[in-house]
Amino acid sequence: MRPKLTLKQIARELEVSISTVSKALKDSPEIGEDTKQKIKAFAKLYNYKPNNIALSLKNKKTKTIGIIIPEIVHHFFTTVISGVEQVANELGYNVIICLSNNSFDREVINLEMLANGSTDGFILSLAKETMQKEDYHHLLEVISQGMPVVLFDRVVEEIHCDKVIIDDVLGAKKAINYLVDKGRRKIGIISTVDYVSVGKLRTQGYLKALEEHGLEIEKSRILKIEDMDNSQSEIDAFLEGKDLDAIFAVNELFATHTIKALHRQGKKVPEDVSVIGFTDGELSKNFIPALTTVSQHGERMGAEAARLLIDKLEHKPDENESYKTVIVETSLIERDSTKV
Amino acid sequence: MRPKLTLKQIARELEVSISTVSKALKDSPEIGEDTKQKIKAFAKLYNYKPNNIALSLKNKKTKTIGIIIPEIVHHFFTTVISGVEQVANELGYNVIICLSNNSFDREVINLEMLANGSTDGFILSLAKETMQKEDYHHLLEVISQGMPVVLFDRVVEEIHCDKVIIDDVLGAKKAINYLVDKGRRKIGIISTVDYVSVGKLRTQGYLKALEEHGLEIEKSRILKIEDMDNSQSEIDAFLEGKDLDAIFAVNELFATHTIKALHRQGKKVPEDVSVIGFTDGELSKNFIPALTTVSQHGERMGAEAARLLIDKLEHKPDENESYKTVIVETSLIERDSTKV
DNA sequence: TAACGCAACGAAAACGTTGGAGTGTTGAAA
DNA sequence: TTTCAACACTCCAACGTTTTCGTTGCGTTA
Repeated sequence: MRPKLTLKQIARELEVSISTVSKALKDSPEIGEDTKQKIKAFAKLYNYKPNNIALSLKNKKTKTIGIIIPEIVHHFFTTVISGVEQVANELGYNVIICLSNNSFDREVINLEMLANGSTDGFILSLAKETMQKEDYHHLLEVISQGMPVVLFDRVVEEIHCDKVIIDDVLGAKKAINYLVDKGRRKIGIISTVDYVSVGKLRTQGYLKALEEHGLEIEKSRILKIEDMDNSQSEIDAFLEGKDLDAIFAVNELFATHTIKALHRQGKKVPEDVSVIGFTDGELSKNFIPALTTVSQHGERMGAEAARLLIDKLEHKPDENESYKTVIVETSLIERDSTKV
Repeated sequence: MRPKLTLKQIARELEVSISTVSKALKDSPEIGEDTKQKIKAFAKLYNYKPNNIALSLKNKKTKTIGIIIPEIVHHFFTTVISGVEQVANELGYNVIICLSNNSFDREVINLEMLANGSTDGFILSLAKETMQKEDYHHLLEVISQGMPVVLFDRVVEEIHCDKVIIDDVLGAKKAINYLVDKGRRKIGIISTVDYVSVGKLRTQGYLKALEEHGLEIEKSRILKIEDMDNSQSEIDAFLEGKDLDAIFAVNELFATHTIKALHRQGKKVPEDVSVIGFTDGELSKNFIPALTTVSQHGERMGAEAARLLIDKLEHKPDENESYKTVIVETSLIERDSTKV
């Protein structure tokens, strides 16, 4: 076992000072040509690589960005990560990923851990519990310390920082408009409780679109699911005996559960009822029928977030206290669950 | 913007030395009670947190483990990460995730980046390209520097380290045994080409199981898919006019494609043909019919890998050069696609 | 009263790196 | 001969911690 080579060891071996080695490797004109060559050759031979930790300490930069997400076993978040990773790597940054598991405490712990020098900035999507508690002191704290933060997907007005979101309202409207175009009129929605911002916004879009088409809004056509673990049975009960010709589900899982419930009740998709989901994952693509869905373009969101963050990191001197909110376009992907 | 508090600043503010502050915060008996209280109160008030980078440099430990995976937009890998994250967090470790995107070069770059002080050890699954090139010098290099490495899923004999794998052969045999138990005899397999080790091993299991049951092996019942992007049409063609009563697919996607193809040919699943997949993802759970599948227990694999790695990290003094290979049991999850 | 013990604290080195400020030796211009 | 620039280095401080080894001052003991 041969431990890592340091400047000091090279210096001792070649009988020069540490600074000489450092400068030689950086091609400084202060160092004579032959000494430079000798040092470089030695360094290459023994595969010298500077120690990142020491550099971080010195430069007060880690060239690492932290990303904290509620859960990783979730297609949307992985696509976001993928996007972040790509541009981060391109720009010479590393990515540390932590999971909050939707827990407020874990979010705080991870944030504090990473904030103590490990990363230069954050990209994060709030944990469900955090949004419920409406306690953002941990984020405000790191922001006040001068750490750039970019929020995505699950954002909140109280936190003053760059944000990357999709236009949930517009996305939902697109879905409803499409359904109306296809001649559907009795449109239901399967959403989440309102403190999950996306559920709230998509429901708003649903309501607005109906309004714009002059369709009446019936409360009985709106389901807000509380307990994610029991979504199937809640949907089953909700749909029982209801006369709808289209359903807009705010996520993939609700969409598939909806279709299963409809099947059980003897209805055909898309013939009797059209179903549209939100988020374009494996499930949507491969389900039978394949789901028409509003795609969030997670990868693009991640890329935007990374660009925003790194931009802040590299231009901090400006001290421009202006925060941007990038809205990534959604697009409707038409598949079998709405084909007439 | 209030920058991070350091020991030095506390010391200056309270007019004591840095060492006194450090010791007070660590509750050293060297420091007088009242001084201690004063310092602690101040530190708490201004929310002092030691700088991780400085600690890493001093202790030569980062309390961070790196994990490099071929792709993140893949359910199996995310479950592994989830498992790693859980035990790592429990044991006070952070996780850095990097993606190789199945590229040899990116794997090397990420590995070198993380090896220069950023992490204490690695958990990784080899990139496809790396396995094709059979070039493992980058890994051998970091191992020779004394960095513990744990390989999972896609492992290779040439690298001497801890490993976590599943018994693919046994997993496949379980699937076939189950089908035979259910009275199926004409069993086909949809696999990948042989250089993908899992495809090869699962095919071996299939063959062995048939043999053990005294069933003849017919080459016409074996499909090895080359082009992942065209798997659906290859499967369609393969199944055309074939008389099978069960099909074992080596992954989720092939399983769903198989079912779709069967539907198109007017066959019912599971009544006419049973279908079993491999890997338990969202797709398997939510497909109609829900897929019977061989679960790889990715989370458990991740947890095992993390435990193995951290064990090596914390007991390095022993210098026990023995490497373990943990085999995580597969289990058959029975769902609708095989129900008689 | 000198020696000693002890409590309470400070100085300094170390981790690996960088970069500005010195230092010594040459050779050439004044 | 003196002066000075250029060259080719080395020294040192700094980043934030921890920890070992002092160094005080004071009260006790012989």
